[in-house]
Amino acid sequence: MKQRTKRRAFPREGHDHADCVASALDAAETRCADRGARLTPLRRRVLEIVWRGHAPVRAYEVLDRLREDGAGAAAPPTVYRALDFLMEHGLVHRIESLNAFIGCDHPDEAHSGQFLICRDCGLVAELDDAEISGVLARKARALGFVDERATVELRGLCPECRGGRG
Amino acid sequence: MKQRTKRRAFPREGHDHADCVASALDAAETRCADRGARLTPLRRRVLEIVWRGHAPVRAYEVLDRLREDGAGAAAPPTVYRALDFLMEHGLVHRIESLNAFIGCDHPDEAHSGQFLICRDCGLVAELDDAEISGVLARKARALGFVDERATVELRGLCPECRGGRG
DNA sequence: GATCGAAATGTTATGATATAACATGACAAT
DNA sequence: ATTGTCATGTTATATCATAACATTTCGATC
Repeated sequence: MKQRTKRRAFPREGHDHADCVASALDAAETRCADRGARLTPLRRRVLEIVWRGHAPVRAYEVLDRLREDGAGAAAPPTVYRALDFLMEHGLVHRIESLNAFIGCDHPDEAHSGQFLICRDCGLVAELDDAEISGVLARKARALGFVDERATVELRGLCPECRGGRG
Repeated sequence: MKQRTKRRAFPREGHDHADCVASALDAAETRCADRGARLTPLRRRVLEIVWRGHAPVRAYEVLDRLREDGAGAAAPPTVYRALDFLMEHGLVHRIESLNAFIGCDHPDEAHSGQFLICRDCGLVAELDDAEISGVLARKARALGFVDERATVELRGLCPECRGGRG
């Protein structure tokens, strides 16, 4: 595996985003090959669109980009089906509090993720913290509840947008 | 303050729900009086509708109930404005993963809550656990992120729906 | 390389959720 | 009674998502 710059929670503004995208698409190809899933051109293209940046992308934004591609007149179901596929394989996550989607660059393990959403710049960082999921499962279990999927989304200010303050 | 049965995370099926509602409305009146906020008949009625049970209620369900009341032809903004008011004062919470709303019976302290949502029966229990919010704020802070509001929603099976299993 | 079944995509329509923008009404303070 | 503020009414539309059915693609098998 090619060595890349270590991931950071919030990427710097000037980072090599083409590298992020390439890395994510590579990981997706590998993941799908391993699982016998078909990463078709359409699905790959949708994943690429979602990877436009590190801010969530809405379904109708994806739709607009597809239409700009010109090839065929895409409709909402096209987009939602592709997103469903990508979510099923851990390649994108849905941000419930924004009705939007964000790419995941480490689809290898099953996970639902925890998200830090900057209210100022809109960037999102993903965490996959065992201590967080552990305490959630434990607290739930103490009440007799079996946790199957945790939605954890924190809204606040990222390091850049805090500036020196905070 | 009248002594009531201790709250449980997931209320039993046969519990005295009228008591839940009365208690919540009382708490709301007090809360609003303390803060100089006006719990108008409309807002009170919306709160009561949301308190129909311990499962989340969608905005358009509220709208339908209001229309059944007959008094005037309610429209979506009526409902969303009332819900906004109630959320602002901690009287209801929004469940992001369901696009629905649930009553809160302890509006006294500022809190965003953590929710256990049963995928089988649809009931929701609210937690306000300092250890959970603590670990979230701490983990976020370690990455330079300042958490302002946490959305925590666990999907799974409640004690009743697990049966003896689990 | 024909055929067949399953999966993917196309297409049309509609359902579900939410807000903008402006008009009117209720109410408290003076 | 007048005025300013907050609440509600009203109309229209934006935004998010899926149902239902048609067609195409593609691999597997013969």
